[in-house]
Amino acid sequence: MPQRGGELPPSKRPKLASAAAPFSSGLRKAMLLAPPGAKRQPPPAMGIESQRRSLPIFQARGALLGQLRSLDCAVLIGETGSGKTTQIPQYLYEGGIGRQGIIAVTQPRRVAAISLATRVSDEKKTELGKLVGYTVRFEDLTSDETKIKFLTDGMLLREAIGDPLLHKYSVVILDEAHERTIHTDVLFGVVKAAQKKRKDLGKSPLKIIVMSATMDVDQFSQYFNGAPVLYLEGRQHSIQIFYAKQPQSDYLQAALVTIFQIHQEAPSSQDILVFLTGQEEIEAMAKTCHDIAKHLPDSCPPMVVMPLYASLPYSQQLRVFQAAPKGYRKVILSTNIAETSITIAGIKYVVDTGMVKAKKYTPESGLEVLAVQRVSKAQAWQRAGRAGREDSGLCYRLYTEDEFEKFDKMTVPEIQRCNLASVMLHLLALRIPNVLTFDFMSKPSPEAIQAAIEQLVLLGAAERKDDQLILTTLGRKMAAFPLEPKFSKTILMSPRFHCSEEILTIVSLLSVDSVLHNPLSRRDEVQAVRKKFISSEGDHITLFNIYRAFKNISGNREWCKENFVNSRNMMLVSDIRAQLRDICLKLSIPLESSRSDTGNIRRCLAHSLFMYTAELQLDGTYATTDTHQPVAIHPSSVLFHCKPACVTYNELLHTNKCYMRDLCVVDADWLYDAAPEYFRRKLKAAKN
DNA sequence: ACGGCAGAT
Repeated sequence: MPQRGGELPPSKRPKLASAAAPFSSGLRKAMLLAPPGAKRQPPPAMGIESQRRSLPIFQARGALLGQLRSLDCAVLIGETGSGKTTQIPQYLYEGGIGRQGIIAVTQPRRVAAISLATRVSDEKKTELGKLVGYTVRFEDLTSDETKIKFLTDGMLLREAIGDPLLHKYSVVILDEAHERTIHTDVLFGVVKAAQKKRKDLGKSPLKIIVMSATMDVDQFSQYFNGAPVLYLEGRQHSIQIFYAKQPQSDYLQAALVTIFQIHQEAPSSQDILVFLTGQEEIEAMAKTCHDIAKHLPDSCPPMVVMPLYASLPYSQQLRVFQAAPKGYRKVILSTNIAETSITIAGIKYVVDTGMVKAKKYTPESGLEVLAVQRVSKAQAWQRAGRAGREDSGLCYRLYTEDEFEKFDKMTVPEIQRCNLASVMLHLLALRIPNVLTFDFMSKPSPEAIQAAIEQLVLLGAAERKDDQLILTTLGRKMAAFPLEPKFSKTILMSPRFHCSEEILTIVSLLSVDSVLHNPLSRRDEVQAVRKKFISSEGDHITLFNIYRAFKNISGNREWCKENFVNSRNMMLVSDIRAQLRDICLKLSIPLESSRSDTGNIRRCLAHSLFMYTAELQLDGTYATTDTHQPVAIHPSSVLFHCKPACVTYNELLHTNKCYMRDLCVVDADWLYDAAPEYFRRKLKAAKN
């Protein structure tokens, strides 16, 4: 264990001088699970079959099969490295369980679904896409022979819209259930209902296996009618936990001090992973680390600092997997992407700030807010676990043990933190008898459900009839698109304005993060280059101009670089557009171009997005048309310096003000034409 | 005069 208390010479530590080292003395310790005699991963030279046999789970194969054969539902708890995800589907198949159908294994992430399918097809010595395959968006590598199918949870949900009883599947394995993604949470209810209905109708049974890494298994078991919980041994190594001695007022400063304390004391071959909250914070911290590292005494090893966040180009993300040059220490500054999505070998130290940036939703205002907040205990344990992948590790928590005790036990599931319009539309499309009483494992608030339904009724996707909520013909079509309801509505409106080709492009552009790249340091350049695309009609038309220019040079990456366009996202836009176009063709939606008539495009947007509009007030500010909430034009909009009388916006971003993002200039008359009843009602409400 | 974690159909 490294010595504590050794500090930089005072002259060399200007940025650290005032900081109290969080770990100077009085360390508190705790231990994570440490299975006795845990073994290292077998060397890769070992044959594939002996590798399978050397996994801890292999010892339990017979017992597991015996149990799973007789159970309708089971909850399987296994630490990482137990081999449950690759082995259980094979055991079932080899044991002749569920052979009448397909064994589905869902994953929250595309890359996981693809790499697991590849691994399992290798183990079965079959070609990928034959016995073992995968289905993710834009890619389907399955065939009539496929019996073990890995797919994203979102993909199985989409399949369920076409076949709510999931007839082709005999077993559904919901993996990584502890992550509680919005899709997994909806799937819980969908598979549970499908299982019951198949039983009631005397159809072939559906077996449900929930796989999770968490220790909090009671709610899974309870939800699935008291399903038995089976435990599997894992290969997690021991991790020592250190808590801060006293509360830290500045977690960034505390992180900095801790990084350099470890750096001075530990052998340079031991890497450090630091959990921070966002891109800007990470970039700033990386710069500070560089600056300090330059002034360290010669006795200190040199340092390579690597930022890691999702919007970082892949080439730079990949750097974190490379070993640092000999004698250098690798310090990775990461968002929660390293909590689940990216696993880095060789991490000895984890520094946990205890903070995370996460979405919150307030149904009253319909606002989603992204805020820095405390992690949950479960999340803190997940972070600590990143230090014990190959060997024992150490985790420094920049908060006290008392503070930790006050953290929430579990992270609030995503389904309780976001707008539910899409989810409710899906449930209606799944022919759920009463969406208001849908059997969620963790129920969203009644307010959130009501707000979502309100939105669907406004869009014309659903209707209230004798206390019942019914999906309209329009709603059924909307559910066919992998989009937010307001965007699918816009597409379905576009034939009326003869601009479906343009709307397809615009909707695709709006449904990715951002195709524009705005490096702070090159602001003037960005502005100069972007000038040629700017439309006085707003951001939608501007984005459309950029896409057209991109297509004219047939997706040239050099062009993207010159024009500060994110080529990764631009390619995604292109794929999404092709997919949406296919769906339009299947629904016999006429595809027309409005040519140079942008007025029609804006009319179409106004008619479908009339509830996302704002008007200029006499005092020069803006207020939303429906609730008269004060809002402002976001400075990133091309309309920032303009004062159009009436605009539609894509979303409200709540930071220090309430900003409208992605604006389009519209005519107020269009809005009243689009929804006279709606605005009459709003006007009345405003007068009272 | 602002600035956005992660993931997916």
